Amino acid sequence: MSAPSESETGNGRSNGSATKIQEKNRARILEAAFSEFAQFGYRGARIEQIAAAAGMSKSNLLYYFGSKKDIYKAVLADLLDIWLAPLRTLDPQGDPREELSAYINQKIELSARYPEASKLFANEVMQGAPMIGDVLEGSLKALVDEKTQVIRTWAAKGRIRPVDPHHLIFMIWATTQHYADFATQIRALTGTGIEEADFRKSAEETVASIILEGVMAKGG
Amino acid sequence: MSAPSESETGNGRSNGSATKIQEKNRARILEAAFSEFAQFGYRGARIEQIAAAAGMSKSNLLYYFGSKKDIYKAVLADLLDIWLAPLRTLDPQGDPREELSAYINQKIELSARYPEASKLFANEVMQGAPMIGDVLEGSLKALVDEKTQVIRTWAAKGRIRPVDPHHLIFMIWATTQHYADFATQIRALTGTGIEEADFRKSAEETVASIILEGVMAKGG
Amino acid sequence: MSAPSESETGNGRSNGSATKIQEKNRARILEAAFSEFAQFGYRGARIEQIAAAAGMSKSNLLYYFGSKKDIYKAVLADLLDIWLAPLRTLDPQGDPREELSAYINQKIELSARYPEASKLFANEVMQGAPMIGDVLEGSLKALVDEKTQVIRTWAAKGRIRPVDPHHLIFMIWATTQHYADFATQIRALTGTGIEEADFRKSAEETVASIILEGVMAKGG
Amino acid sequence: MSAPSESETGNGRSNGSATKIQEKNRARILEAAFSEFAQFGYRGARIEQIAAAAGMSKSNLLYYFGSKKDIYKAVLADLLDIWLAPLRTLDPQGDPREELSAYINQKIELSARYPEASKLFANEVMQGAPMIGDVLEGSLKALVDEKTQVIRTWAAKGRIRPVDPHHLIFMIWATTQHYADFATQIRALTGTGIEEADFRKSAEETVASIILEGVMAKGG
DNA sequence: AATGAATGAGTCTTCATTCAT
DNA sequence: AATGAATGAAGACTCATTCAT
Repeated sequence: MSAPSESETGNGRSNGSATKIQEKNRARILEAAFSEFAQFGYRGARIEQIAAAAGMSKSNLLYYFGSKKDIYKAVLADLLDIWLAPLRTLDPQGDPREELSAYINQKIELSARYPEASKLFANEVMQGAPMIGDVLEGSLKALVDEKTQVIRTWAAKGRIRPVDPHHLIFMIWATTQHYADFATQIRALTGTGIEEADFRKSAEETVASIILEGVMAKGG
Repeated sequence: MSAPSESETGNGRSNGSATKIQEKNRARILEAAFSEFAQFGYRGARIEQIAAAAGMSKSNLLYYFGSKKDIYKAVLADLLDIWLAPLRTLDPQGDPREELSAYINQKIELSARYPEASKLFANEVMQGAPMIGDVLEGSLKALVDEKTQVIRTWAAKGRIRPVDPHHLIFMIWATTQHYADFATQIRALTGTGIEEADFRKSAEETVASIILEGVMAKGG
Repeated sequence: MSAPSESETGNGRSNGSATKIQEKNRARILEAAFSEFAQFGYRGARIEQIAAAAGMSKSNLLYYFGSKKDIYKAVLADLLDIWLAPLRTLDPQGDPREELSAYINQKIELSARYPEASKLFANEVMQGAPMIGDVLEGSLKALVDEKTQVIRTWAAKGRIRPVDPHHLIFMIWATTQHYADFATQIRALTGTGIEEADFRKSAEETVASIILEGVMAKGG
Repeated sequence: MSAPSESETGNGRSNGSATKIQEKNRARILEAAFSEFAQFGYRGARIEQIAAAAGMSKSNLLYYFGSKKDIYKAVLADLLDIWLAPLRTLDPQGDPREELSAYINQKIELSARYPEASKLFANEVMQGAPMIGDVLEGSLKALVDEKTQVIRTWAAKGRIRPVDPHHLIFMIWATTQHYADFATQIRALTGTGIEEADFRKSAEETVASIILEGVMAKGG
């Protein structure tokens, strides 16, 4: 995970001017925490393992983030930045086929590059989104409201079939994230995974093709 | 969850002739365990909470299932029975449009009726399927291999477009299960959920329509 | 400390009908906790030491009282029962000299019998009464308001000199509790302590004599 | 607390010629430590909080005082200087009534000005005087022995009633220190405290009046 | 069949102290 | 003279599991 997060440190000395070593350590912690929380969820995650993965002592980790919850919050903040970016790029002025196709591909790339982020997000939501519930109901809803309107407009202009935009978005989310969240199952069934270029390419093609064909106006 | 499971109890008292009260308690435990494991995953689940939800003491629960892992195994066994059933019904002789449509609907119904089962499955797989990895690689793979062949045959006959059958199956799984696994997010964005009939109907229609349109041969 | 306390157990099974073993263990814990909290205050007290003094494992102690704070609360509840009893007996109808004399003696006896209770109370109040602040402002204030009125009535009738009743009460409290709270200093200076009968007798006589002479009307 | 203390620093840098800034910092630390130790006792006190109250980093505080115990020792040394001064002024040649009255007033003033000192002393003694036990048994005992003799002489001359001098001293200590140590309780019961002039005046008058009346020979 | 009692291995967190700069 | 970084020991609390009844 690379996106820096500027949340509080837990020790009272965060005065905005973080040292290089601080930045480095915080980044290493967040990266390690991502994997751990993604795999085991909040309760199941172990601070000690995060510290080990970050190459430091548990005490030192807690010197940077005062508590398990603090780490989790910081990780989620980073996550949302990454996770919601692609949807923002959906352009009302663009060609529906190209826009949707690009969006699908971006999401699959994201799943390939940040599989832990995907799992972490899934985990948090599956537990009822105790930490990011307000984000879902707030800024995410606003964003989705906006984009469903874009889709409705496309349909009104006859550029796509009139499908329920929410379900379309859910379908894209579900399908693309599936490659990260269910990677174990996919590997068991196909012997490969989204992190391998060939498979990613076939996934992108198939998914885009089905959804686009399914959504395009027959006459289009 | 009601399907009884005949896995081992852990204590030596299961002599085959289970009392009615025994059966009832085992069922209540499994039902409670389903929710708990589904929401929190294996590590995060708490025996005490399962016992409380099942209306009995922690000690008594452990009288029925000797350990946390035993409960988890029993729950997973039940889960797989339920979870894999619909795919088995996919009939090579049937009409692709009807078969796929029926399969999608069954999966959505399943998500609506057993949302915890869906989450539990997701959780287990996301953690690397430590418990059911062999099932995935064994009987599930066999089943999927068989059904991908069915789809390929349909394509070979020109009854559907030649899409990669694995990706098609993943898309159906992902999309339908999404309504259970991400219910919190869906409710935050739409104000409703798959357990409500209207929403379920619109989900089924939209999903089936997009996938079927996306998969059907243009000339078909 | 012997007074039983009926506060909650911390484990959720407290159904009112406590077993003998439960009662016994709870009593032993409270007794041990009294000493520990009295000597070291809340922060300084160590659960492990309480458990050791009570002759059980830390885990078992926490089976009875869910947290350090719970123990502390239970101990304080017991304490207040014991501590405030004597003042209640101050009888408006009685002879001031006898009433005050009896009250002083009771308080000195209390300090002799429950020196830890005295220290514990002192400790809590010295820290700002974070736990019993409301009791002080509530029931204790009500009780003291009542008794200051008694003293004022005595003065109005000319049975004692018109002294400020609050200060009189504080003087009695301070002086009598001093024998428990400052026992170490007293022993360093006199070689003995309030728990020894001779010393206790001389303390009672001297204190009572000075206060009574100091308070009685000259003509009386 | 302002009295400077010349106890050892713990680090080897104290070469006798302390900078102004050094002196100032040491004073600020001691002042902050006084409050902290007074409120929470030795174990309960937190170095970090002392540092914060003194407006410096924890590390810097430990640069001045090598360890928690060192700070505590320095604070106690200061304390004893302040705390035992008034008793030394008790003049055998003076008039008992005036001498005792002056002593009582001095002690009450002390409680008003240095409430933390009073609490700190109480705390240390209540824990068994682990740090100042030798002082109590040494110089304090010598001082008290001397002053009890003064009181006995007064009694022998018929200038006061023959009361046990130890108990008289304890009574004065207890009563006057009570206004500092139990300030929270006093405020809960009266709405005011010894730091307010009116209340202090009434305390001084009442306490002095009761003790003097109680101690003076009837004929005197 | 059921439960209260007890435990030990974790798990998070605090805190005095040391180190390097 | 001062501070940020780091640590290890200790402390509170959790939790699956065992024991006795």
